[in-house]
Amino acid sequence: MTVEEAKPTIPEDEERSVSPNFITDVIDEDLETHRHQRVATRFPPEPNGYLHIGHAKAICLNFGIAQDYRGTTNLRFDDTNPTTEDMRFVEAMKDDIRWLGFEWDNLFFASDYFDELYAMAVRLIESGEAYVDSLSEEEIRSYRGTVTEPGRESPYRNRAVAENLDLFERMRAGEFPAGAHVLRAKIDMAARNMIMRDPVLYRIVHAHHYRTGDAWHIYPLYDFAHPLSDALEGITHSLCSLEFENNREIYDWLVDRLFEDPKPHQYEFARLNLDYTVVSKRKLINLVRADQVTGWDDPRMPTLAGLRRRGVTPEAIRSFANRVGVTKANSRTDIALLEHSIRDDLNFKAPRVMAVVDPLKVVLTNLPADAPTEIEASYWPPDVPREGSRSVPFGRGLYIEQSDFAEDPPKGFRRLSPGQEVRLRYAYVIRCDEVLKDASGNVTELRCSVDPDTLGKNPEGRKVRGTIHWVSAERGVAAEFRLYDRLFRSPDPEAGGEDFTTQLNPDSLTVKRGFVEPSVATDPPETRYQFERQGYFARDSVDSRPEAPVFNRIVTLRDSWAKSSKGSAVAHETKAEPKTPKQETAHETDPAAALPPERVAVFDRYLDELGLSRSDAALIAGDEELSTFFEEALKAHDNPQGVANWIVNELLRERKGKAVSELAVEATGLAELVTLVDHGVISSRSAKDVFGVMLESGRSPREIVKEQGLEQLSDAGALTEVVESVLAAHPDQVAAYRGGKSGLLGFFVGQVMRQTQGRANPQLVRELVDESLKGDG
RNA sequence: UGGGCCAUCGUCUAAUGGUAGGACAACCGGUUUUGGUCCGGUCGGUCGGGGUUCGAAUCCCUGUGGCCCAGCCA
Repeated sequence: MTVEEAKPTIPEDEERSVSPNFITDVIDEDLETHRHQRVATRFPPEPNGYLHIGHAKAICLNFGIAQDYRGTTNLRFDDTNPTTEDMRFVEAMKDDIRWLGFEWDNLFFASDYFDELYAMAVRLIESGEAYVDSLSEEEIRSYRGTVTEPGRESPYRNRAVAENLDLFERMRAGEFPAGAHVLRAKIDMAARNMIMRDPVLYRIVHAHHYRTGDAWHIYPLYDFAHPLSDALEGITHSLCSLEFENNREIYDWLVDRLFEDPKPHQYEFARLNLDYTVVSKRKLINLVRADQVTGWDDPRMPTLAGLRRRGVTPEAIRSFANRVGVTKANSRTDIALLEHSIRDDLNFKAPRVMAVVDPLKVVLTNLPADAPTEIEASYWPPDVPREGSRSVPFGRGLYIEQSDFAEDPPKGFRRLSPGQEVRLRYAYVIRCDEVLKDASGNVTELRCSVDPDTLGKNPEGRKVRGTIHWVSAERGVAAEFRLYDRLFRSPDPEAGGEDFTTQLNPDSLTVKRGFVEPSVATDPPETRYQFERQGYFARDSVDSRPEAPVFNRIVTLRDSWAKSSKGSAVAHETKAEPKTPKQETAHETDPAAALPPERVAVFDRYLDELGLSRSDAALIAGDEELSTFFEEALKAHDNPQGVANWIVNELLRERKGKAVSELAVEATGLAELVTLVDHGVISSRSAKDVFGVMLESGRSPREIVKEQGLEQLSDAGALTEVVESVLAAHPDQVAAYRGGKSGLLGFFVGQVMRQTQGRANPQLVRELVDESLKGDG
């Protein structure tokens, strides 16, 4: 039997488990260009807490991508800080990841690499790119400067290599107290990116490490250990959250110095934020420590352990993770999306059974002697294609939900009220004849009569408005129901600074005692149900007892009645505040205002003599390089604004962070290109393509045009043919256009441009399309 | 304040210079022995100002707003 070799394939969209996003786009390109031959990701948690729903997004992304591309994913515990980390979190995290449905290809710890990491640090010292600094922590801080001022170099920065080597080795051996020395990269104390101001690579920590014991007295920092661990493992795409964007520079700096191609690259995406909750390990730790919740697995917690105990399925979480998408924009996801994912999954998984959470006694006064004492009821509604049923005990005494009776029903109430009829699910239609009350006027019992002819069929001549659920009073099983609501009452609990606990929702847990039908009494923990008309519930894995079952409400059912009647226990009181009106202050700042004095004359000349627009004149005049290029080009083609347009709009884009001289395009080349456009030799569309080729090859535009046959097509006869064929190929769009969807004009022009490889004269095409569409309408 | 990143329906997200689309939410209706599900429909958006282009959400300039960076945390 041959094992199929795992080879990277770019998956079709419909076979992806991770919907396409900017990262998979990068991967596709890396595979296509053979920058990488395979895909390797990793999930690198620090074992200092529990995994939460935010991690789930990262897990689904990393593992999902590996799955989709037949790649690999490593689980790597980032155990570089022995003072905050704990082995018990390692096991919990492994459990949670497996529960979520993923299995790693390799299990690693950053500490596995301590020897190699140390060796690499030594190499850096030897090459003069790292040094031992003996400044104190405070001194290092003050030497670093601020975001606006450059830092100062440490007096220890130019220690001899041999001395650095010696000191570093003795740091490792434990000869120095914590804080006496650190190892730093020698980069640039004036770097605008603060992280590059000689970042600390190693610090002395005299702590027992749960894996390496007392072998080490120095530990690498994240910025050092993480990129190098990635490289060591052959990771291709290292995905992390946005706050590490600034760290990418040190990531590349290290990998470039210590590794050969193919090197790993870091890509950052926005972490998940969820309405009405906190997704930050530190804040979750606070809740646990302050006993605001019962533990990491409190069903109200957004931890995977909490979600799991609550009864949420891993499939629902994966589906949710996929729905939220992967982008670089900070966002806050509506909790309704999570709830939808949960319901969507459970609708097909959770058998329907009956439970009464808030019981109200009902006595059926005229139950016929031949009425069934057991009713066979399907676990599934007709629209769920699954089989199975159970027997539900039925009799004279029942419990119904208090909220299903109203002595004085509001408009639109489709439940029980005095004199009114309602159907008992799977059983008879009943009428409320009498309402019994206690001394203080509370309803204690209902006396109802059944219509004996309504078992399994509808009454004749009248419509019964509603159906309610029930449990046998004699044979129902007493149970506890834990109804959860959002943990915080504010959509963004972290917004108000540190005291996010003041935003805790006091009603996040409501405990109710009621009854369930006996069929569920002995089910195992974590069994999920839909308690009809109420929501999805799961048997609690910790507190439930066979004789005293406990059920956690996973999520309510959608309830359009509660919404319209505002009868909901869950008050959606904090609807998004009205948006602060956008400032429409568009104060015109003069583009010439910031010009250095010595450039003002140039600006004036561009403005007055060459007739450039103010902003273009200022832009080019203010940049000597651009200015030189501009004037050079002008010598070859005397169309100042035309050349300026190309410089400002196209050249500037390509220059980004580079010097103009690094670009393959020369001033004369650009001038020639503009000439071609001005003389109508090529379309402006083709000109951009030509410009692209120039950028890559530095060749003359005329040559490129000739070689690729890009001369503009301006022959109306020939173009009309193309136009007609395009219109004929898109009858629906033609109809829509005639129906008033004028935006389609661009679509037609675009199609013609495509068919002519961009050579058609677009103005002419536009006219022809317009004419043609008008003509035979 | 220097640097980095970001900005599309209420929310999340597509559109890679050529029809602004989907999902969630909301609203209306149909089906229904769950006020569930399902089905149909409605509502609703390119942050402001300039520019380039036949054509701009997309490219350029500028303004505004948000997030990240001054740990020997990650």
